[in-house]
Amino acid sequence: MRCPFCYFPETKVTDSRGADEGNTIRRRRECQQCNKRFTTYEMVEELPLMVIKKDGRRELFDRNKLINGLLRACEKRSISVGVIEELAVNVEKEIRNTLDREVTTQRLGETVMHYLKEIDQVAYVRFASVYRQFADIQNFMHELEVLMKQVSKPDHSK
Amino acid sequence: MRCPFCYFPETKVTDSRGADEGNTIRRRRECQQCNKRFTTYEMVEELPLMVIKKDGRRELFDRNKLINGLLRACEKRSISVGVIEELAVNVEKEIRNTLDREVTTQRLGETVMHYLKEIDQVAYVRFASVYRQFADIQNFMHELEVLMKQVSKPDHSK
DNA sequence: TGAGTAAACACAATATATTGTAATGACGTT
DNA sequence: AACGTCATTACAATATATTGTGTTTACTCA
Repeated sequence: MRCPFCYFPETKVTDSRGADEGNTIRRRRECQQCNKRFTTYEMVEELPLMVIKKDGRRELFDRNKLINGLLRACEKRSISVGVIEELAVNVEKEIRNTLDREVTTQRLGETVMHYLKEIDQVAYVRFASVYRQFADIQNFMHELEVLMKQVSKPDHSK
Repeated sequence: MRCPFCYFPETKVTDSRGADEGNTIRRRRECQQCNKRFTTYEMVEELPLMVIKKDGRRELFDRNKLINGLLRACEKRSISVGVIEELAVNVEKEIRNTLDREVTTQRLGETVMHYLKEIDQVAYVRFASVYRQFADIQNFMHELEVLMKQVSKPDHSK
């Protein structure tokens, strides 16, 4: 590993610890030439994930964007940011586990809804109304009725 | 290092090579439980880089945002995602190499344009029209004329 | 301001990664 | 179709990283 200060190619590890619940390794290294120290992280390679929009345009999947969309859907719903972040992480994991490198906004939205339904029904309908773009009021009412039948389900917000 | 597939905490290195001119180390690892293999990269910790917008607001530099902007500029131009990512990586490297922890959107945009000009002229003009926000048609035409003089240059799109 | 968390530092015993060499497969280019 | 490049795989000898324990400092939050 090359020294980021003097660009000498050899550096030695002085310390090495798991981080981020074991998902990464943090190392301290020392340059053999200038003796300066620096920190490195080893982490799993992330393949770029493209999102295909309805009009065919592609863009890079962006976790923050997803979280922001969820925050909007969950506004005033007393769902903690932590729960929302966890939801986003779960969705991203599920999508990435398919090994496809592309996903349509539709499938992305449906995956989100699948999880969101279990957490907060109002947020679910808000999100659905944006992602599904209900063709008409009938569809929307139908969705609402399906929801009403689940009133007994517990609230998972932390 | 935890397995990204089964989340078992112990994995072993099966191979380890320098990459990116020695700036990173690429390792192949194998899970002790499910025996699946995956790739990891060890790289120097990145200091947060602030982008200063025209109105003075600061925000964290976001690589995905840059790539998405480039994807938009390169729409329908038959430039592969790989080339765009490489461009973004080069821009980020150049900016980070200055050792400043802040960069104006202007300088960021100009760095992008510098590279983009070499790759695709149409994309360059699209990007320029957004980033430079040409004050008037005269400026835009001037930029176009400069471009026209380079018609002889080869097309670098892969 | 005091508690809690995380990064940095040191040291020593043990386990594991690194490196060269070489062959194969995938991909993009000519 | 042939070529170059690069990721992947394998194997073996050697060098180096890892892990526990413990201390110090810095920063955030109550």
